[in-house]
Amino acid sequence: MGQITLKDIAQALNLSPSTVSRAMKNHPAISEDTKKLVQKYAEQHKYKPNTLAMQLRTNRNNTIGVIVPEIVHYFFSTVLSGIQEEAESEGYKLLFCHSQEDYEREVKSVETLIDARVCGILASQSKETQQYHHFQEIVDNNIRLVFFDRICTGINTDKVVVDDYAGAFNAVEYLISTGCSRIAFLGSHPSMPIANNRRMGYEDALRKHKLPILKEMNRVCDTPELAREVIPEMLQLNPHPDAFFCVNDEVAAYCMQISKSAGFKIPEEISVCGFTNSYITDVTDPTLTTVDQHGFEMGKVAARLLINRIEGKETKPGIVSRLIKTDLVIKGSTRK
Amino acid sequence: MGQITLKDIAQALNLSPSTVSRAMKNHPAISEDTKKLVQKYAEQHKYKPNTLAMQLRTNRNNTIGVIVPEIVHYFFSTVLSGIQEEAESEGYKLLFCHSQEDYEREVKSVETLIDARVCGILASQSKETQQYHHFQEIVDNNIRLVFFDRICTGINTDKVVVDDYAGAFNAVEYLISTGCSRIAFLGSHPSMPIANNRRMGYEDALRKHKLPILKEMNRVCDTPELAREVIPEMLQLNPHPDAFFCVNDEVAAYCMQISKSAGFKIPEEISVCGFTNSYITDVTDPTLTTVDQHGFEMGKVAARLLINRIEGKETKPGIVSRLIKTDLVIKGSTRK
DNA sequence: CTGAAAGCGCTAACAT
DNA sequence: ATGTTAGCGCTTTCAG
Repeated sequence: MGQITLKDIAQALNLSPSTVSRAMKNHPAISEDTKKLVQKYAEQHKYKPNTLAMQLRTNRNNTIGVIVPEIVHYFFSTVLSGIQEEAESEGYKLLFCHSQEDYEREVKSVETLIDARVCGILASQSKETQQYHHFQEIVDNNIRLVFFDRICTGINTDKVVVDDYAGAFNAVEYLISTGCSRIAFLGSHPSMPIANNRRMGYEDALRKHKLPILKEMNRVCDTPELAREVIPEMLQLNPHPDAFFCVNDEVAAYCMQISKSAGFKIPEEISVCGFTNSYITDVTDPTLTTVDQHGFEMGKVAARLLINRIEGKETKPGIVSRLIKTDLVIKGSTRK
Repeated sequence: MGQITLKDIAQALNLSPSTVSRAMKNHPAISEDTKKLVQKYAEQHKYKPNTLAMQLRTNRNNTIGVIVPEIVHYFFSTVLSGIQEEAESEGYKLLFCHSQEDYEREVKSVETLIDARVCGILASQSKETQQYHHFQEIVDNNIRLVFFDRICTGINTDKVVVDDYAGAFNAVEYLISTGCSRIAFLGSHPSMPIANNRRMGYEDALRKHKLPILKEMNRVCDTPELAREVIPEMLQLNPHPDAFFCVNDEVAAYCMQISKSAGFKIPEEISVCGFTNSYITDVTDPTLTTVDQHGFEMGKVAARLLINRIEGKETKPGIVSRLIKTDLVIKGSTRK
């Protein structure tokens, strides 16, 4: 009923467990006859080595923990997909944790993963997180840690981030090249590095082209709820923005919707640019110009970096920081 | 460096490992003094019980495996979110596998999970899967199995499905009530039960209202690629469809886009209805009427059912089949 | 070529 | 109230 063990095989075949163990792994010192005998018996009785026992011996479970802030989200699900593919191809299992943008849950996830004695952890922090004592705990427990996207600046560890600065810079410069000059920035809370880097890219592009950096053109607006509140206000400005550079595709989509129903033509009067290149960019009307973040690649790169660290292949001391290049994808929401 | 063990504590305190073990769990037969001594020492030295050892003893690892066909997908990521929440609240960890709609990967995922000796498995099969010998393997290994959404009809086990029939029936009846009479059905491959159930709901609604069931109004069309091929053909029909009932929101969104650019007014000339209620339904123009599948709830229900089975709380013999009710969500793409 | 014994970290039955 | 022993399933010296 329960699984058959090495001992069972040994008993049945009048051999010692050690011989059976060796026979199963084709140890050279075992006679062909014995090997065949053992392997045939194992096959017939569907013997499966007990992973748990192995894990206890080696104190390794070939498992990577991953903490995602919000899985119902194009970007993060893409990253997870990349992580999974890379992990699987290297023989690692994935323990999935979901902070749901909640600090307490994030802390609990970390505890769970440390407790499970995973070989390494891939994490992106929640929007709420302000302390990082729990992440430090990971490091203190000698567990490899790689942050992706939403990195925690307080912890000195490997990370993989999108080149937010360049992504924003290039997008804004493109908007300028099409004749936009009053470009609004809809960002995220400045406590997140990604928000700051994008703002800097945005501002530097304006500076380079001698456009003014106006305070009223820069707002925190990273959810549909905020969009409904903030965007109508900005459309009231005189002169109104002639372009919106948005922190994500969803906000950009709402931005188009709100602007259209306020009577503005897109892209003729107002250009809108998103960030991520999720599937919504193809179903809005017009389709949405956006910055591709290559989430899948980020996942693969992060997983690979972590695995290399675990296996001692990434020998570089100090911390490694990988940058994922972005690509501006021009669709229909920006003027030509 | 490595973790401290019970034995280490015992040695340091001149006690036996068993006493330390008991002291840690407040066994009544241990003196208060010893308990305090041990617990203080453990605290100071950051003792963490070795889960792996426990798992070997009990042959249980409190882990549930989940196999998702495609995580970059609103519905499935929602389900995963529900599964995760329920599992976490019951103290189970989640081993995440991703078949990516690929049969081979699905088989491998099953092997990985059996190998990891999970307590139970939640699975939704890939579109490609035609054989189910691997799922049978799960059952043969005495591992609890619950299918969700894309169930495998060949395996006799618990399942949680969306009420596709009623969802389709109600949606189509609504379309009829608004005056549509030439309603097209864009479905999935008939090998999937969910596709058949919806088609039956669709057809029964037509029958009830004495509308003809036309072969040319029923096509397989469940991806953007197919949409671009199939929908223009259907718009050529004379008379053209005055409504499309689509298998998912994405196809519905493309359907709107294609119909609009062919010159049709939505919803005045053509009504469009999707299925899922994903976030794209709020950013299309017009917004998309759809059938809410309640993925989060499905995830919670499936996980709960599995956990009850694992813990012997679901005593009902035979198989349990839970139905998730749908809700028609009327937005802007259907006439009033 | 094969076997005996020890040990990974923990617990529980059985002493004392 | 505490200690001894055995064992979960496997591997790996060390000894034949």
